[in-house]
Amino acid sequence: MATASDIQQRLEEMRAALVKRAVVITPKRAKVLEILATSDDHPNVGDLHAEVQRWHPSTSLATVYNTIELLKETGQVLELEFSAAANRYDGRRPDSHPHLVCMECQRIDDLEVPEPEGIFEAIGAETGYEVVRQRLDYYGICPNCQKKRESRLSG
Amino acid sequence: MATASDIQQRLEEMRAALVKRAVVITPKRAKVLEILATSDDHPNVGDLHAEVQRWHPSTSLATVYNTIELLKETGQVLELEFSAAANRYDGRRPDSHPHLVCMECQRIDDLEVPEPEGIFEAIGAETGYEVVRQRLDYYGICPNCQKKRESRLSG
DNA sequence: AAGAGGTTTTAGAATGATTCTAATTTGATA
DNA sequence: TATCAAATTAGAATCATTCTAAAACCTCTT
Repeated sequence: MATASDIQQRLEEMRAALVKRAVVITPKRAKVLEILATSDDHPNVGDLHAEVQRWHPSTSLATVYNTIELLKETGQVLELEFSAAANRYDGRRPDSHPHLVCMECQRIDDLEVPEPEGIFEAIGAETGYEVVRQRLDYYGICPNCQKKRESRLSG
Repeated sequence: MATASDIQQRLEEMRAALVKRAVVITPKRAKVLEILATSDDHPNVGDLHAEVQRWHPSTSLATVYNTIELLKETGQVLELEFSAAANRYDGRRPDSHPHLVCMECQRIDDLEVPEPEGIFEAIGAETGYEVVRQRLDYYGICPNCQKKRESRLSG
């Protein structure tokens, strides 16, 4: 579990990356960073926008997209792409790591699975590709949705 | 490498699945199946449409989407989702398996990596999820694009 | 206090893959 | 040949994302 100081540190990294990138950390951008650093539910752009608007009601979608773009460019957020739904974002762990995706409620959880050592190099040696990142997702039904199913069947 | 009889067999499986699903295998649908069974480059819908049109010029995009939907429902094609580009399809190996994706030219290659035995169950036991499939992609630069880069640098 | 010049933000338009819709065509069967 | 369901079509609708051009906002400088 992420402690308050973990989050603080993450937030600092993000801010530092944007400062280095020579862009202004405006209040709206700061709020996007804060939400990303604190959320563990992998929000999409709509979620972020709604939350930022609670503090800065005039915020447009474009600003959220723009901030995410900056974070992507600086490697400070992990984008989980979906074609049938909005992309989701992980600001707490911007390195590529496995996820569990619930096919019913779209919940996404981080998954702790150690990466085989030197796998990128091994694949590179075998295939000639220069591998730079991976994506690993397991799709299934989360515990909550399993319960709902059961009660639907028995009820 | 897939032999002629591998392909023939794959095609038979697809046709059988559609027959079981009680839909008519029209010439246009048959052509979509054939292309999917023979291509190893993971075509997108536009590619499939263009190729089918070479044989049946009146074919609409809707028919290609419709045929793919049927194949998806019967587990006869693997859909590789992308949010920034069209989805890609693997009809030769409809089970979920790892891919190499070139970030420059969008080439996609199959990758032979043995699945750790019982991984779905292990993850299920640890997380409570009921895991039904996975997606594993390695992103990088393919050998061709690496060469192009080098010649651009030296040229 | 005012103006200049750059960055940020905005609303709305444009894009592009995919899905939907309603009308037409096709093909098998009686 | 008439009937009827399934397949197909063109084009509209959808929806996340990107683009655009104008407006707002800062920070300096004078």
